[in-house]
Amino acid sequence: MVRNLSYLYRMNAKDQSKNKLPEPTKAELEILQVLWQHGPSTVRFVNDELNLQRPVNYTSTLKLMQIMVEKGLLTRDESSMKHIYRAAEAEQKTKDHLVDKFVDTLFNGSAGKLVMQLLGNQKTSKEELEAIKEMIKNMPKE
Amino acid sequence: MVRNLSYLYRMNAKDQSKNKLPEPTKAELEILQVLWQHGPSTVRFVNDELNLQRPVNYTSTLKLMQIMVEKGLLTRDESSMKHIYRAAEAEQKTKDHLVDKFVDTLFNGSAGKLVMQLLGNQKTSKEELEAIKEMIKNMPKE
DNA sequence: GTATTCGTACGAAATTTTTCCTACCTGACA
DNA sequence: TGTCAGGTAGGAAAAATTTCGTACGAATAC
Repeated sequence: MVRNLSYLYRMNAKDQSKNKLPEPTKAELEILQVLWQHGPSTVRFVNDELNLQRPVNYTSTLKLMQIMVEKGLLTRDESSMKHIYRAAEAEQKTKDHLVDKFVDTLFNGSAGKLVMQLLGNQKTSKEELEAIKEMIKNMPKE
Repeated sequence: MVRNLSYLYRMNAKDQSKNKLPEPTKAELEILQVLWQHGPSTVRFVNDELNLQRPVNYTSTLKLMQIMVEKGLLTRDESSMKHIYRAAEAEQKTKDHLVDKFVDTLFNGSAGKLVMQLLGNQKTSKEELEAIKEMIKNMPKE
């Protein structure tokens, strides 16, 4: 069970009523991506990564990551002066949820339609297509 | 070329600089879904549909749809008193873009990874899985 | 005709998300 | 010691998104 409820301060009304982790916002997702890709990191590192894509002030990133801790999206190790942040929930779990919602929203819950779209999408490279086909072929029969 | 630039009023700074249609927000996406599914509709109809999912005030939906017109996401037929709204861009094009961004954000641009996730996702039913496999099997060789 | 219903317009408030300013603490080092 | 680089904390502002109140016009029912 959840013991420390302080994160409720940072959750919106909808999420509070569900008593579960809120969905990450757009900016929060960017941060999660960095943490997923590189593992537990300092604010400095995350901020540097973000700045490869767009200018962000260091304290903005810091603040956001602090908020994410309050919300329960991240945890942090404060034992050293440079706090180390890590994603609280498994990457897989979070992505499951996000993919699920995405499929619901855009494809009425049909994963097949999404795959169809991916297969037809210009941006999906030949190599990707091959990999996908290979993947399916190798799927367990059941 | 775009002639009427009034929609710029409603675009955020980032989109303005790109001079292209902004991405729909969450609430806007809900509206687009209704229009995609049911074709051109009145505000009343869209609002009723939305209320099947959650309570929304009529004028909220109206306002949002008006804003979407300003942004260029919707067009409307004002010839009758009840205005008829329709999605401005093809469903396909919008979804392409959204799927693309989604894959980028969550899967580093790898459509294959997304498919993999879909295949492993509890929420994807056996029927869906079969349909997906079938789809791939029938893909043109080249 | 007049009241009621149903529509649009639009400003403003409320909420959520994002950014940044200022303060202050700590360790390194000249 | 003093200063400077680099860290955290937190309030507040700014920006973006969402919701709603009020006004008012047009159709419809009685």
